[in-house]
Amino acid sequence: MSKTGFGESLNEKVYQIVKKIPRGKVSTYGEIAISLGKPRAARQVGWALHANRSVDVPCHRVVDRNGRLAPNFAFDGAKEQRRRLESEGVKFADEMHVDLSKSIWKGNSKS
DNA sequence: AAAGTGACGCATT
DNA sequence: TAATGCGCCACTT
Repeated sequence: MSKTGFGESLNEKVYQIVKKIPRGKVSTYGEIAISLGKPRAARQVGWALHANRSVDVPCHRVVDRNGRLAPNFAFDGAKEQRRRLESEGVKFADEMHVDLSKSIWKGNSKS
C-alpha cells in the first residue's frame, strides 16, 4: 500500500462515508464534508473521489450542493450517471439536477 | 515550509 | 443554465 497507509488522511474518511450511501439515495460534497467535521472541506471531498474513483466508492451518488453531478470528471459521462441514479430510484428535477429534497441522504448525522 | 492545485460553495452577472 | 470571482481546506510536490 502507499506510504500513507490507510485512515490517515481525510481522504480515507471520505471513502468510508461515500461507501455507506444507501442505494436510491445521494449525498452532497458539502454534507459529507460536514460529517467529516469540516463543513468547508467540500473541495477535499471531491478531490478525494477523483484521486481514487475506486469501484468501492459509489461516487455517482455524490453530487454537488445543487444536485448536479460532475459532468467533466464523471466515470462515464453525465448522461450515464443520470441513468444510473434513476436506476437506483433517485428522482430528477430535470436532466441535470437530482431532486435533492427527496434523495439526499443524511445517515451520517449524529442522532 | 511554501507554492500549486482542485469531482466545491456561494454570490453576482 | 452558464460564466466569473472569491473564499475555504486539505493533499502533493
